[in-house]
Amino acid sequence: MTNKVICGNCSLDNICIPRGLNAHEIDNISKVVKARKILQRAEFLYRQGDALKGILAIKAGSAKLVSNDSHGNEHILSVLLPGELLGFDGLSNNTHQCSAIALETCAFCLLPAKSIDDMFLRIPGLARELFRHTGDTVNNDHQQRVLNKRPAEERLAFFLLNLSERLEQRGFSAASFRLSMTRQEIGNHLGLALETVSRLLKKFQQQNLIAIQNKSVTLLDIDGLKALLQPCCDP
Amino acid sequence: MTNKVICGNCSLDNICIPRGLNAHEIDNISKVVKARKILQRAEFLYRQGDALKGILAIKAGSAKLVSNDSHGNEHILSVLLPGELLGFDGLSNNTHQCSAIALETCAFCLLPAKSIDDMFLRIPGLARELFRHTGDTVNNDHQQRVLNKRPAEERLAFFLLNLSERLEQRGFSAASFRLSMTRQEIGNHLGLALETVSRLLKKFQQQNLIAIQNKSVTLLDIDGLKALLQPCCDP
DNA sequence: CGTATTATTGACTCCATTCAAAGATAGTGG
DNA sequence: CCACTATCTTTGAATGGAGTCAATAATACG
Repeated sequence: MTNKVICGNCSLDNICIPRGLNAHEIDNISKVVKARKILQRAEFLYRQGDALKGILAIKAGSAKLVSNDSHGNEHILSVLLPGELLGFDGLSNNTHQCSAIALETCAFCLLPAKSIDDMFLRIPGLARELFRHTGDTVNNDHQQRVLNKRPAEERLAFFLLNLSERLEQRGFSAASFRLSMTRQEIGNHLGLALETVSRLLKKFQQQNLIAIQNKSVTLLDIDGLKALLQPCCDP
Repeated sequence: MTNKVICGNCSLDNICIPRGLNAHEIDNISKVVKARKILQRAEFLYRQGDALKGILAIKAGSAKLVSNDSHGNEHILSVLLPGELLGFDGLSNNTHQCSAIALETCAFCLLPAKSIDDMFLRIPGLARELFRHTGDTVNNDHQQRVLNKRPAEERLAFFLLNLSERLEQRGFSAASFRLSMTRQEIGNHLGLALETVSRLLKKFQQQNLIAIQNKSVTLLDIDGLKALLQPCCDP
């Protein structure tokens, strides 16, 4: 269940925890980071209410970070791609405030909570790097909050462009990819009804901005999509 | 402009940075934390684009954390009360992604960015404590995102109750307080039009949930307000 | 005291939701 | 392999919550 990971050998070391650390520090991290078993869609990486497991990193596949509110509704706060970190929701009181759920077959690594404090002492750069990652998380959340005030069309265009960019950074195609989420899940994440998502995807297709069949998307006109984010008139 | 602060003597030491640190550690922190000059309403604690100053703590008064989007619109992401920390938006690339602006006369302390890394080495508990604070920040952002999908009435009721609770934790009255924000700012923060805020405040008053005159609010029926957050029917 | 900002109130509009029903897809077991 | 079922998606029509526009009133400020 827990295999050693050689962080230096993982292709994600410029994105993931090792980002910004030297070879010696990476070596130290590799000693405590654990690769956990592979999960299938809908399986939990951790559950709301669980004791803080530590900081997790997606190795392959994707996951969603979900908060369940008092009405029993689920809210998809973010979508995590390979190299991205999660678990920060458990830092404040050592209990995870969100659940993390695999969107598709998914592998992840764990920097266990217990060892984080020791690591701070042995790896001077680690605390600073983890802070940078929490900063990323905070800024992404802010961006999403700003976006959620914009019209539906803009939200969906941003979602597609943002996914595309992040996939490209990870060596995947920027133009063609497979959505690991249902229309329901996309709508939930963007604060829209699933019908609205469906209608807009069709509209984008009719405008030749994208081609979409089920979960397979191709971005045909990235500039056109970006233009939707700047609905202004100045030349 | 920069006076020494004795954190142990500040009444906020159970909320602010010193939370969870021992006397010796607090003493160490006090050596680098700086108290900055007092600001008036609309003055900046820091600006979007500034180099990371460090982690700031509100000592007195209140501030808003603001992000300016590409349309030139301002988005109030959070309201900071005494003892609360800000500046995390600058951790990811050493540049502040938000601006922090005083909502009223406001004093704050600064844990300078330069010294944070040194402090990690000298104060073992500090890294862990700052992580807890970033965790708080992340969870508050998540809560706000979930809230922003709810109807206007619920958002405003939550806003008032949340302010009330946080003020009480800081030794202020939970029932009566002065809003440091305009209707415009409240609406912006909650994703509502200022007219909607005005109408709902009046409605709450007509329902005897609150009494409001200009910026002075009194929560008359806290349970009644809380009931608005659980718009369900089960007894 | 006069001016600028902020707040209230009403009428109208619209974007996105909800409700509803049909169609497509994928997964399962006989 | 195909039928069967559950899940997901598409599409249409009607509704409504909150926004926008506009005009007045109140408050704060110099």
